[in-house]
Amino acid sequence: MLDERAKKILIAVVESYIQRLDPVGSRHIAKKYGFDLSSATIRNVMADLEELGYLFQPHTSAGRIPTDRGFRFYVNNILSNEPKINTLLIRELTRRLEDIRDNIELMLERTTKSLATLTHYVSVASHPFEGNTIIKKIEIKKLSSSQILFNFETAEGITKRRILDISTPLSQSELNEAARYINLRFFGYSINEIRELIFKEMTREKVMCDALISKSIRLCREALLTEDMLFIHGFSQVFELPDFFNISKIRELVRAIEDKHLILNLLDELIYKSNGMKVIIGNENQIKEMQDFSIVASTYYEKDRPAGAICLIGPKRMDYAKAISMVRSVSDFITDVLSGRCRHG
Amino acid sequence: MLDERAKKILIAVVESYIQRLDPVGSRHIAKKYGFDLSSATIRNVMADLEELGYLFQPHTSAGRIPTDRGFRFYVNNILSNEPKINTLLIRELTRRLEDIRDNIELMLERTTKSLATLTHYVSVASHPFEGNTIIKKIEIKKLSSSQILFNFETAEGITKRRILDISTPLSQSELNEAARYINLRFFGYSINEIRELIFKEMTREKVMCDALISKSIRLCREALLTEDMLFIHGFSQVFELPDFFNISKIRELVRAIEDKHLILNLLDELIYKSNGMKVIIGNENQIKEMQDFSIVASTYYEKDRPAGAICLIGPKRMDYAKAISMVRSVSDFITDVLSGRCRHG
DNA sequence: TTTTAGCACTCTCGCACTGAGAGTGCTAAC
DNA sequence: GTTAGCACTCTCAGTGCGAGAGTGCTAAAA
Repeated sequence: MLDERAKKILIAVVESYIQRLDPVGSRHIAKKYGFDLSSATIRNVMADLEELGYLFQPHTSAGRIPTDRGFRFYVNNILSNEPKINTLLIRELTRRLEDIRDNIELMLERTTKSLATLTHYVSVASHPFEGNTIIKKIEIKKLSSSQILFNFETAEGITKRRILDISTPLSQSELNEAARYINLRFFGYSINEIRELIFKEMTREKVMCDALISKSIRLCREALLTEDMLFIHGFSQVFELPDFFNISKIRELVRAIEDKHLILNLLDELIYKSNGMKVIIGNENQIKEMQDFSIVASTYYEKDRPAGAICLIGPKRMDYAKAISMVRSVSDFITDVLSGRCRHG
Repeated sequence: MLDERAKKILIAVVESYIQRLDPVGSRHIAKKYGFDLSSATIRNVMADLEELGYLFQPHTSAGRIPTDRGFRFYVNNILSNEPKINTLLIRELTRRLEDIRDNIELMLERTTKSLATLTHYVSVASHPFEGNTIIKKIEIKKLSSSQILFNFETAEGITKRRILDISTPLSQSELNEAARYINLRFFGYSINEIRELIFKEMTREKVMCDALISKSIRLCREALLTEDMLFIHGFSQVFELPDFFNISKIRELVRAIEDKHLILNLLDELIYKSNGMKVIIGNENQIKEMQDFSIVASTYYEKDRPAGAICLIGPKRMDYAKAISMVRSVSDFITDVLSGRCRHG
């Protein structure tokens, strides 16, 4: 589809754009990357790339900017290469985390903080909480038209309460129905198992025939999500990025992240859907508020069980190579620690 | 100092400015507030008020804007009046919190969220954690040049660990010294008591003669601070305020808040220094990043012991009357709940 | 056939200029 | 002490212009 030369030029354009954050012109590519071609030739190729939807011009006399498709091509190219493990970073992290190997909370707290500091992007990690707790009984009570109360009784006799805000009102009898279904379906499973069951159920019944069952499952999922631990760092740093001289984009990001459910959902899906690295570029994101951003995410594991996810959220024009290598390194590292393996940085 | 008329006009100007966020001119005051005076007279009074430092002009042909001093006058005026308890808010809160009276964490979480939603300012609450835990032994270990580990051993034999980031390196022997001093000084006290002792110690020895003792106390305080619970809401809403078309101010606020220690310190001081309401306007704030903002804060109590603080952070031009009434209502309410009193909204 | 040089064209961006509008300070009259 | 009137000042939005950057196209060169 694209010949070798076009590929090279496309990648050069994306790289250039990532570095300089200005529309990049043919002359610049010719000068900086050479390729033994004149700017005119490169101009022609770039025109072709524009026709194919990889680049676009903000206006006639400006250089070109990669489209989401252009970024996607670039990222796929990176991903297909051998991962460059960032040994320096790993060594630094090892040092920082050495003393708290048994404290996953602190580890994630510090890891996200470090990631944010090192990259200047927003760093988020989720860690499903108390996954092995076995649920004995669930009760649901209506508190008001917009709020319901979940009571989880665990095998050890401890009761956990969660309040959910709901948008469409449900009657107490509906809630009783839902509770009955949930108890029947999930009795005796651990929270982790329930999570997975819910996920399977939700993908299986894409056309949910029974509205109540569908609703029950969704409610339960929400309630379990709020049990997660969530670590967020680097908010203030995003402001420093030249991409966001314009405030409105940041505002949307802040709103999306402050509504923790959105992020939790996103990472949750990641944990059970994809394995390993995932990059979500701009419009590929379901969440409207985040379509001006890109996400580089990775699941980390405990033995073979997916245990949580860690990600970087930055501008579409983020330094993907660096972000991918970092997130990968960090999540591999956490996987190793959780699985009791050692690592020699 | 100010005659009755000048006071009235000053208050009118501040109120006007709070509502419209534009420099307010003499004509506007004359029209809207009357006072049976012409704009020329008001102009003269405003010129006087400017000389006295209550108002200032951004430029010759603009109206006037209150200075911090002007705001302070206005706020003192509000504070000295009978508090208007916001019964509607209280009733709403009572409803929302009815089912979780025994869960302070959830209560504060929801309270801050509600406050943020209702006011569009950033809402923060702190709640010192496990204040009655009695400390048996403290150990301090050096982890690296920038990090040390605190081990608190409680009377029940539980060990709590805290890692602190420090700026100036300390040797292990210095840390041992510090630990020895802390153990000697605070043995057998509860965390709350230690907090108070530390606070007294810090104010007493303003000229800290012994650098090591001073350092020890500060370290210990830091470590205890990180035990606090902190609730923050309403970040994204601040963006909506017309005050902040200019991004840089928000950036500073976000940075200040993301550095949780700053906020915790601020609220901590509040808990032990002032009792009841406190309003901090612009430059009155020690924290540089927050000098473009105002804070309306209140301590809440459990019986007679200060238990935590709750505050609203907004632009200097915030609606103080509303903010004060809300924060006061909310903190009174929480005090009542914590103290086991009932309230009939 | 592919690449290159040259050139006219287009569009943005920063800058200076301008007039309307708002608010002031001052003076003289009430 | 208060008010009306007026000249003055400053901001702000809109306009026009020239420099600069990058393009697309054409014709010549490889």
